[in-house]
Amino acid sequence: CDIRSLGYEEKRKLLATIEKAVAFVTTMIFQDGSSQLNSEQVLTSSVKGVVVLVKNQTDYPCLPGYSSTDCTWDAANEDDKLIYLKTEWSSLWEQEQQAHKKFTWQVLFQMLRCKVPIICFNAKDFLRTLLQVYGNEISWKQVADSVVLDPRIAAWLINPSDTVPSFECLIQKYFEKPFSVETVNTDTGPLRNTSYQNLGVNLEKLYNVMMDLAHDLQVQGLWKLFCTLELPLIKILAVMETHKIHVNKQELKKTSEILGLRLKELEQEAHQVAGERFLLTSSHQLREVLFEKLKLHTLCEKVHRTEIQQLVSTSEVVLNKLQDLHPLPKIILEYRQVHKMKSTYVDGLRMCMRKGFISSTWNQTGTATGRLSAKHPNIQGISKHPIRITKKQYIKGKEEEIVTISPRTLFVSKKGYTFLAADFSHIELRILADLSSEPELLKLFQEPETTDIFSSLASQWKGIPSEQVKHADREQAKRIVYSVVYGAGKERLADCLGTTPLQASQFIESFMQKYKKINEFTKKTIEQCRNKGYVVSIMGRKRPLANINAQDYKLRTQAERQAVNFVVQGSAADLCKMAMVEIFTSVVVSPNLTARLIAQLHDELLFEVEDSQIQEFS
DNA sequence: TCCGAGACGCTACG
DNA sequence: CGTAGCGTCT
Repeated sequence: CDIRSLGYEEKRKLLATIEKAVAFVTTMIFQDGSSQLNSEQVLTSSVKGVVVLVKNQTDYPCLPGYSSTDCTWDAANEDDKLIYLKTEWSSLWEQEQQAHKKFTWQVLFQMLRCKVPIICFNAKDFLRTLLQVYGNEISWKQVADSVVLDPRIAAWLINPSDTVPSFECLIQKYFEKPFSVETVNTDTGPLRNTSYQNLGVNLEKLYNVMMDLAHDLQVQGLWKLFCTLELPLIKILAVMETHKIHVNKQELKKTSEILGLRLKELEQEAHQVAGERFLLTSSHQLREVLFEKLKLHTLCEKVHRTEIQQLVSTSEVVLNKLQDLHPLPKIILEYRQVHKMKSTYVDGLRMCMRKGFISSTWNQTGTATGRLSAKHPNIQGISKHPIRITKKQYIKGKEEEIVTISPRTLFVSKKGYTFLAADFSHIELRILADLSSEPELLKLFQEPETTDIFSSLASQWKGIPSEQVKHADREQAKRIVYSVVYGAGKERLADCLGTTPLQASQFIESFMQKYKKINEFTKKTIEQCRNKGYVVSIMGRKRPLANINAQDYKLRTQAERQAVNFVVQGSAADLCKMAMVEIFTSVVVSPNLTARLIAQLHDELLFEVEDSQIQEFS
């Protein structure tokens, strides 16, 4: 039914039906007639309304031998209601439309409140839109109360490596096995004018896919992870996406100009010392200058090569080695640093801004390890380290001044609010210690005098007193540890450390000698993966690795590194998400706390907290 | 001759 | 290891 045609009594009945519903299956309808169930929705078209399939408790008893999912399937079209809720109005002057608008959000609000599962493909977008459309009528805490199910996330949990690009693909993958549906979508072109009838069929499919996936999740032991971690996260991300972070626009413009000037200077210097003009941003042209004209690589042993074409690399590690041979590498290194700063963190950020604010888009199913990812802007990738620029000023008195540019300070909290960050301390290393039960590593974490884990580790490993540990030792220990976590080989570690592969392999050797259990853990993990075909994290998250038994050495060893990395990184992701859900929930249930979660940087949560609540919140 | 898509390289983050 | 994003070059 279309709620616009309902009378008072019918509206009352509809609300009563919603009260009794066992599930809602829903999708947004866009201005161009497409829905969330159409392939690859381009979010350019604005939202027109919402279609909801209301699943009711059926009177038909389940036939013996039938599973409950089959039963609801059978009863499908009998009692269920399909309702259309228009959320956008062409003109608001009519009294009647106001009434409809009010009733629409009454229906939606009741759906959210009654704790009956709302099934939606891309549920996060649905919730975010509700928050945006009814921002004045409902608070984010109310949305946080709802229960949403998203089959895309279920599919991702079952296999996080293959991304499900659209609803159609999901149907093809998971639905067309038990019963092939007669209403196969044979439309060749993009059939935009989807009738409600067609939508009803698709929502029915959506419901059945979700039931199917729920069953699979239970069989695979992923149900708890799905319900307690991933589903609550949908709401959290939806709320996060509706929060706007203020960016200092004037500062952004100013720094863009400063960086632009510095790039011009560096470009001139580079052309000067190279003896020719070339495009500094082109690694291809740089390669010609450095290695074909100046032949710098011949003066240097074992230079890194590019992955695909096996050409001499112009990457940071190589340029660092060439520094003493010619002035050009150093100039390029600074140019790259400044260029990255300008293009990504200054100009890139400006592109993401809307009226002085940004809000990232969060992807819950974008990684194979269970981590989140963010885009437009990628707030997880904003540089930590400031860079210093000597700005040449031709004003009276001083001729130049040094300005420091740190991208993170470009984000500013609202007036009367403060950014508050809470982060895990070395979570991946702790997980490695726990999973390997390595006694020496565990001891390090338990000792109260350990203030700096990598210094202590360097001291313990090399057997030198902690006061004598130099900064270089600490850095080395840190890099070796994470190389083990990431499963890097000696060449990779050598690049990372700036040493020879021989020395790197000796480091790995002596590290493995001291912490034997870590090596055992790695071997055990790979072995387990070979037997089962997948690896498992602390919370039971899975990653199938088809190549673990491959003939090809490169593919197999890659899968082995992925296996070890998944267990550590995936487990860390589990714990970080748990923290996220717990802290968010405690803010929601608190009657007075207003702290907003702004971003998750993997092991760090960033909040915006009212100044007066900082104590209580922390 | 212009333009978009895809391959590739490099570098931030964790 | 695995994300995003900027940039050439074909």
